[in-house]
Amino acid sequence: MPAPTLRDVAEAAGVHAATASRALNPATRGLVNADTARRVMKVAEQLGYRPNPIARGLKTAKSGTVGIVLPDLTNPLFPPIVRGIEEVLEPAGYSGLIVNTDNDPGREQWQIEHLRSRQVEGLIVATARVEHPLMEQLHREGVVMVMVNRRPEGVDVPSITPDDASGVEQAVRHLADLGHTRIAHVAGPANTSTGVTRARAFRTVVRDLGLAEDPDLITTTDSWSEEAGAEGLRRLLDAGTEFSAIFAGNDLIALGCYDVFRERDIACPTELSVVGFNDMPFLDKLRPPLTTIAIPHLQIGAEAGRLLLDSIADPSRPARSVLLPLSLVVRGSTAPPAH
Amino acid sequence: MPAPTLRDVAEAAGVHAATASRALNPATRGLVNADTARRVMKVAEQLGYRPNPIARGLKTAKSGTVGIVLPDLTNPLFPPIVRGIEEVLEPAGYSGLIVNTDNDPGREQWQIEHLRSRQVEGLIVATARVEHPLMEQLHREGVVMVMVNRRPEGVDVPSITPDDASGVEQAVRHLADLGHTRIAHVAGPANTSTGVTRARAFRTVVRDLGLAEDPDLITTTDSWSEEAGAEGLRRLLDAGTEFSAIFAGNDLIALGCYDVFRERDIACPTELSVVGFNDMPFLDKLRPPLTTIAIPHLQIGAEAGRLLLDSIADPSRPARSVLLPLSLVVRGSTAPPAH
DNA sequence: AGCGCTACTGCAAACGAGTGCAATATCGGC
DNA sequence: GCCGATATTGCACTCGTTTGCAGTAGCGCT
Repeated sequence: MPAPTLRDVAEAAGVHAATASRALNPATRGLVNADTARRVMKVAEQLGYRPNPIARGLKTAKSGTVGIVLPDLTNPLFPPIVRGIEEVLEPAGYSGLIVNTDNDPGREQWQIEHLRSRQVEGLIVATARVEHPLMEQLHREGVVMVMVNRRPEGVDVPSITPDDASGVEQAVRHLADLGHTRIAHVAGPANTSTGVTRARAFRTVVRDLGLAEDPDLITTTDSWSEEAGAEGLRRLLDAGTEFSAIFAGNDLIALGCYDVFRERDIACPTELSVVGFNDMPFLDKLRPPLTTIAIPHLQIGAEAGRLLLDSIADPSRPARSVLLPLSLVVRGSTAPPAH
Repeated sequence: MPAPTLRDVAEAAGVHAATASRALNPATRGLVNADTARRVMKVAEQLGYRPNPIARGLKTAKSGTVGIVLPDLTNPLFPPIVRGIEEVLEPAGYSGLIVNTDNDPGREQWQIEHLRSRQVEGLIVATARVEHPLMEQLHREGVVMVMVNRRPEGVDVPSITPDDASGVEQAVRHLADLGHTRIAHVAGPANTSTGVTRARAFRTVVRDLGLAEDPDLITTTDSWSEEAGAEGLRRLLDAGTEFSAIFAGNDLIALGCYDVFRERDIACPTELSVVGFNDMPFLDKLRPPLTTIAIPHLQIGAEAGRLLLDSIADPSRPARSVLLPLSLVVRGSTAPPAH
């Protein structure tokens, strides 16, 4: 038997569909007689009536879905964020549609168009590229959205970002406290906002702490990957610059450094200390366990969800931006310098 | 300006909405004059017309969405499967709605109900519990679905499962080839289908290879987690049974063993070898890198997507089940026994 | 010229729910 | 016992698209 419709309920309760509709909707329930409302609700319950969100969406122009735009779900960074998002979306009756862009602008545009044609009511965008003409355009077109992990410059869009600067400071200060003075930085890609933010923060912290400001101590990768990280460290090593510690742009890059350690028989942390960024899962299982900066993924997601819900409820609300604190997790990959 | 509707296109092209509809739908395009069709399509293009899937879904009773039911997206096992699924769903115009059950039957039921009320056309279910009264019921109600990672017993539902038995065989044989004769098994929960399948397979392989068949060599955990794995190994160790190698129910459990190694100062692989199952990401970064059984996650997902699409197209099609081959990945956690 | 046929196109009714407006009942007050 | 106000409820239309049916035009044929 097909799912019962509003009419079925109405008929079974001996009322008109319109009345049933009003009785079932808490917002309009006051318009119908309390007894009738109760009766309708009971019948609906008995029949197992579930309003058809498609039909409802057609009339109300609300789909009850939001789009979640990620570079790649496979990156362990994102699943916890997604769960955080859904934790707040679900009680509000919203569902998230997840799409992966693979950091390809064409694919991103296509996916977002696809989401829009699916009538999503809002977008949570977690892609990290710095240029965002598409975002600006969407914003102008009145698409409500919130950005995660990136503070939009110029555009008046709510965002929720980890406080990268403070994270970088904690990492570098930890190294400095251990006695390191020449600290290298294997930075993430220059076309990602986190990449440049962290590199910039690194430079200012190094200056503030009075450490070595050698530009040769910084190298930039072209992707957030292990291979790229390994190459970065190799470049640094091959250039002959001296340093006793590495601040990696993220954990993946730090893992790339681990590969080079093995490759060149470098002892970590005795010869070279390294600290990562993100606190991916299972970092504590490495040898040595990686010291890193922990990001409150779940809260990021939850906060993003809340911001989006707010924006949907009142699109004209001024953009609020949240900066989430990070924390240093000291494990085994950092130690005082050798000599 | 609001998104252009079919009527807008029709009007601009000087035809009736019905004609425009037919012209835009490849399946019915043959019914309209080729010139008219071309004209309509051009106008649609110019106006940037996007059919509203909500309205379409209302009429056709097809939502273009399928539900993906997972225990927990955060488990690194699942994202690649999801990507595999979407790889085949996307070109077919379908989107996936992902929900997490956290292995809680109540939550699972609630989530599935939610998905159904959202009019999903099918379900891909990747939860691993053995009892499945809910699945049976859904199947009876005509919900089309495919199961991943679990072969439904009794129920006539398509499924796609990794060939656990062959994986277990490869793992144990590898250990036996190295010279181990007393191999322990830290098995996954008895209420999960993979847990019991692998334990059963372990027992038969042990017998087939003529290894020690001591029931004390097998312990069962109550969840697929590191803590549970650690507890399992501790139980084994504390019981005083002798063994030189461990076959872990999955990688997480193997990681739990690593924790115990550190805790009790056991050298791996010299004192104790261990092999995992699943080939989670970053296992090669561990010390020692974990020997494990690799699962073709992406293919699993893709195959599941295909099966579901097939079932949607023809619900009466007999259930097909696919068994995907696994492969052994030898890394550093296995070696010949000490003495 | 008239017939039937095909090829096209328009009409209108759905799909399931929401909602402004009108209609009906109910009640209090005099 | 009548008037107006108020509380309920029903009617009918709408959202954007699809689709069975009917209508129209044009064509070939005799």
